[in-house]
Amino acid sequence: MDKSKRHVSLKDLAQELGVSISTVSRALNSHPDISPEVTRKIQLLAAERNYTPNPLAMGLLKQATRMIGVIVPDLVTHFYSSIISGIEEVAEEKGYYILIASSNETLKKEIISVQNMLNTRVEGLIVCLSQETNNYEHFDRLIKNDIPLVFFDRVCRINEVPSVVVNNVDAAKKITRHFYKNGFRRIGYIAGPDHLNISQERTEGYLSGLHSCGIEFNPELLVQCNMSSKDATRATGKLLDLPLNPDAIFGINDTVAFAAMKEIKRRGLRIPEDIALVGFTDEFHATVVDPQLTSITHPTFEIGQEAARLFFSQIENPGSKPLQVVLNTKLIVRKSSVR
Amino acid sequence: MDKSKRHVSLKDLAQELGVSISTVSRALNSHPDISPEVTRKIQLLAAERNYTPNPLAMGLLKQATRMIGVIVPDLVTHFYSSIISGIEEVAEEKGYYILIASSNETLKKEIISVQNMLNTRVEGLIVCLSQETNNYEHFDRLIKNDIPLVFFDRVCRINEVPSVVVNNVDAAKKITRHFYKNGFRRIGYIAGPDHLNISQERTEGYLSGLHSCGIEFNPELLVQCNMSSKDATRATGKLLDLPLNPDAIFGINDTVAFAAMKEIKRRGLRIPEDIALVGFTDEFHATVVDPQLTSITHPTFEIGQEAARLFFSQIENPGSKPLQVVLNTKLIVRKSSVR
DNA sequence: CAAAATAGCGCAAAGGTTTGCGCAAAGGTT
DNA sequence: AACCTTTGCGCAAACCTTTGCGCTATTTTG
Repeated sequence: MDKSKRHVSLKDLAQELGVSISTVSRALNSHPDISPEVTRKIQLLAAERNYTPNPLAMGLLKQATRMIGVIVPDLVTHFYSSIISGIEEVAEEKGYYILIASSNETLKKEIISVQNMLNTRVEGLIVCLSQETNNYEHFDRLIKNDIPLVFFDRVCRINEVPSVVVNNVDAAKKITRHFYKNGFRRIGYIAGPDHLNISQERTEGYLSGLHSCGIEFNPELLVQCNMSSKDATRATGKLLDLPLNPDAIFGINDTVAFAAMKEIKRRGLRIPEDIALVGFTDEFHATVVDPQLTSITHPTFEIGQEAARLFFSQIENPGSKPLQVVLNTKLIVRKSSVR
Repeated sequence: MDKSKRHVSLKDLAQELGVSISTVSRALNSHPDISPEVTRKIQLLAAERNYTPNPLAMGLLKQATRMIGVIVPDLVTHFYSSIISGIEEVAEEKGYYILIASSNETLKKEIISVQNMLNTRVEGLIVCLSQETNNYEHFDRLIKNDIPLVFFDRVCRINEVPSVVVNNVDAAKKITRHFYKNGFRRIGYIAGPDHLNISQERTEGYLSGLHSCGIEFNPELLVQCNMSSKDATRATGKLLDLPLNPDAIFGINDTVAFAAMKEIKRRGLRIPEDIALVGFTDEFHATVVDPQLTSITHPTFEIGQEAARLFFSQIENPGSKPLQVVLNTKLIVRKSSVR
């Protein structure tokens, strides 16, 4: 079949009926200028021929592609795919499509993706920063040009860009206090890189939690990692190798928590008998591991929904003040942290 | 900033330099008709102004959007998101973008998504059928119009549409024989709906495996479910409720295997001591559960890559015979099935 | 009954790009 | 000197849609 004839155009309909293109266009939009009989005839034929407007032509005309670019650190963890689901749900309601790219946790690919997305003429971007991202210039061009932008989870430029985050400080504090209440005193924490807001905030919550329990902060018990599985394993090892090793560990996110769990088990230690463990994860994973993991659950689907809503509020009221939506997390206590 | 001026066009460059649009276009494509000085001047300005061709205009002209529609049953399982990653990798190399939609395992949404994608003028579709899909008419229009189409995992119309699958029969047979070799005799199987190729093939492998071990098939030990977590839990219960309940269970996929694991544990039975369990999963999940799950691992990333390659081979040689790529799976023995 | 209003439709531009063709000026050939 | 070939660039069409404006009949108005 002829490639150019896969889709019928207004022109095709117009020729078949011997009217002009504009008449067909108006008829399909029920414009009052067109007589009822002509309108009916045209609409009938359009339905029969399965006509749908060409979005490329519309995009050119309206300068609007109805596409949102979404950039996530990776596609394969439940955390991000669930958030994407949330974004998609809201986008679909509005008749928008989403274009997805993965930065693979690298700054380089993030920059390229931003550029690619702009070249594709997305109307705006919803982004979670890569773990490497400590420089935000590639977003400044968007900000300057008023191209809608929303950050979620790992954010920056929060005075200029709407964002959705969770109450990290409070959550980390809750974890620390939970450990304390269950009798744990040497509480280790596996943090992420300093330039990420989530890492900073959770560290802050950890320290504040210790303080409120009257525990003095021991720097040996705070180790950093780049949040990869491998480096998290190393960091866990570092904690376990301490002469006075922790009796509880709290990992900054899913990947870290699972890596820690594996490493603890590998060394023949039992959870929670020898070491308690708490993660910062979303619902699904925590219940599938053994022992089930006490964790701060992220409302991932909702994060996606909120991000999309912030996006559309920018489209609808350009120039409004950047909002920051803070969602609540919950500490769900399971076996891994209770003796 | 003026919305229409977010991107510079050939026209803008042409006006600024006092030449025609066609000259600018040719210069940027290094057409020999344009003198070296003019070409240089134009290319310099284009670079400075950050010019990139408008894909909408190109799409209109070339009738090619460089977009692939991908429809998966869901977005949030590792299986599909990992496959999508594979598709994306290959697509990116070719300068294509992917548009993702989820059928949420329903036929209705699958039909809508196909229609939406076509309306968006994707160049073709890569699809995994929903678990409900037992009617394939919505794909016939694509086939008739030679719109590139590829199925993966759950496939249909295999004589007309290229597809990538795994060696399901063989894999299921291996599982059955593995159970036998480890001393299990009452081998249960939780199957999926009959209309899905993967379910049929794995059932065939199961039966063939039993036969080759000299075990007589006991229909009570084969239960069906719709592959949802909930229904898989029910199906597991049905097996466990049998007067002579199985000493080993094999679940048709990730979701089913994990649901079975949870239900077995919930009833206070031990894996593998009381019941052995084997799943059909991809790598990641199997190692995170406890006990680690013996399973057939899917080369998910590779499935995505192959699907994308089949897609592009259709774009490049339209009308060629539909190929079926069969990828190999491996039985990875872990604790859940060895006493 | 002439003038004005209205109904019903088409022309053309706009949005951005590529490309066949035309056209002018410059150079080259007899 | 008269012609032909190049060189170097512009015009306009095509892809598809919407929409302001203009046009022609018909109908209404005074």
